[in-house]
Amino acid sequence: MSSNEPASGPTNFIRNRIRKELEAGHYERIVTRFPPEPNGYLHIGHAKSIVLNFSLPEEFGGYTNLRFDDTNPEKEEQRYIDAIREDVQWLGFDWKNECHASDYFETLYEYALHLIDNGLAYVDEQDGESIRAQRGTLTEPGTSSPHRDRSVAENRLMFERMRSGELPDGACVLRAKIDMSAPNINLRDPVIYRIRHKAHPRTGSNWCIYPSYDFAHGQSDAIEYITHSLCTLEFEDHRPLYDWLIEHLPVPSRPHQIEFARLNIDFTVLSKRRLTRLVDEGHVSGWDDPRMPTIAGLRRRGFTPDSIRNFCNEIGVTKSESTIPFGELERHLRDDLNARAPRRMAVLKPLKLVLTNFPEGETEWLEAANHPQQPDMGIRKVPMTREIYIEQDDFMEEAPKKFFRLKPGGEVRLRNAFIIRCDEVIKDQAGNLVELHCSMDPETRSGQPGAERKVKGTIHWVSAEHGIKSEVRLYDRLFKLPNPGGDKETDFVEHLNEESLEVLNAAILEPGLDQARVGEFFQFERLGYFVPDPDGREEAPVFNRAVTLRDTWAKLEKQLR
RNA sequence: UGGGACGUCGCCAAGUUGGUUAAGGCACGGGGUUUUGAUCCCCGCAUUCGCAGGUUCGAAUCCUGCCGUCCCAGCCA
Repeated sequence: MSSNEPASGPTNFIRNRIRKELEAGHYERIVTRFPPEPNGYLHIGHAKSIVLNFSLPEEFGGYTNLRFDDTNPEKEEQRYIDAIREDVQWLGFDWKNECHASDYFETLYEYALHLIDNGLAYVDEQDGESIRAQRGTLTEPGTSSPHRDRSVAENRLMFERMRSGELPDGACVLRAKIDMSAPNINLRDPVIYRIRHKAHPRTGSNWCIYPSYDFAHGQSDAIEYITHSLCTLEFEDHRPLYDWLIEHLPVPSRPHQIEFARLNIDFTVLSKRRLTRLVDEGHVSGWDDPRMPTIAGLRRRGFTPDSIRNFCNEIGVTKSESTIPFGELERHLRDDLNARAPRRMAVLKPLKLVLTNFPEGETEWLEAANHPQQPDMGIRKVPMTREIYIEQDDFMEEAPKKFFRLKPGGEVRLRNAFIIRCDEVIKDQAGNLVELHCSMDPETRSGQPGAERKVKGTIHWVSAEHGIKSEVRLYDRLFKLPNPGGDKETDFVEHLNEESLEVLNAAILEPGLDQARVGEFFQFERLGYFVPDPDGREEAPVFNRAVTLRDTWAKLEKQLR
């Protein structure tokens, strides 16, 4: 990289702000954190946050912590912690420290005591109903709890009893004493500790009281010397509370919260609540179903870390809500794989074709480039035989003028081979297409002088004798609506696209593809990018179509109808 | 009807201490190369910055008013 080029992507308001702060000497280094709650798998929206949080210190100097925001044992599980670690690493990021909000439970408890001692927190034993009623509404101020002004000594005693375990869930809560008439509802004496007799994945049964998000997050930031605490827009209203707590507590540093707009993508859902439902109710096969917008799902589908990171860098970081077309993500995959994926031939929906002037029982091994633009990627040999399969879509008995593939009496080139002419269309008694009889023009073999002869179309093929049977899974958008979660009248699962998965059982692959391992990727020429699925075995390969190639013909065909 | 935020081309998005013709990407349209209708390469694509006024020699950038959208009344995060 040339030295005067900026280290990373496009400018955004957070980057600009940090650059100015650095110029003004406010910081020596930038420390961020990625703070997932381990109550589900990470999705593409988290990827946006991950890329932002990790790239800022990379650019300006500093580091990023991975922090599990584990303050609610009712929803959090170890398996999610493991999955999150794996996904962040897979995206290509290394955190400086792995932290947990639960590491700070003792300190947080002392902070709570500090608030109590300063008359800034009190124990309230009213039930949730009463607390809610007293909170007021958006337009009316709240009213004080009858316990709001009890003594420091009594509050300490009560809070200690909360911790001791003698009180049942919901018996009382600790509240910050701020302002019941604040226009910002978060400031109306928010609950900062609640009783939850529930084992925690990390602290076991050491605690039966747990701090709320608001009481844990900012303080954790301060304890970790986080300089910039980046979060999504819905926390804007929490910032005054975040700041209030930092100002009133003896924390070791002064972090700042900055909010940016969360990512939305059309034809899918990006909230953990909804994704969890898709998994729990069996609408998908799991968190890593290739149709899921989760990191694990995208990975299984065939997305690369680069494609996801490039996508995140290109969509930008702003404060305005936006929805990105799913096709944008796909485009980045195509860009990445176009440059790197070895080319292969595979027939998804086979149609038998007999080369009548090709010697019976013989195999001719033809050279094929692994990548047309990158000779470095080498060549391979593909077997040609008298009987081959071509794609059903590549033959039309009654073809429109613009159809450049095979038709009765027409010519087409077989990729990496020669030009053929369709002489005869064989049908069964019911009139169904059975096979095609074609003759080859041997002079037009690749490498021969006659190879220069041009025909309009080139189609792919696989030797019937050598081809490998495979299952191929094709994926479409998970939902039928651009914004399935935006309809308040209807449950979002009603908008699921029942045709989002298509399984092809009769696909035929070029030999060698049975050796492909999970993690490899290929372009099946003229079709798209495909990856082996973990469900496959060498004797019974399974491939996922990650994304199709751009298909101008399909677009044209649609217009012709 | 309270508070917080946002509104620049079909989708994203630079630009905001006011100063030449409003970046870039995607999409779209046109053309070229091509044994992938892929890739690649050219060209085109906002007299206009939610609307209406105002300040100014000059405004997307400042002021006023209005309109629209999103978030907030969990002992979730």
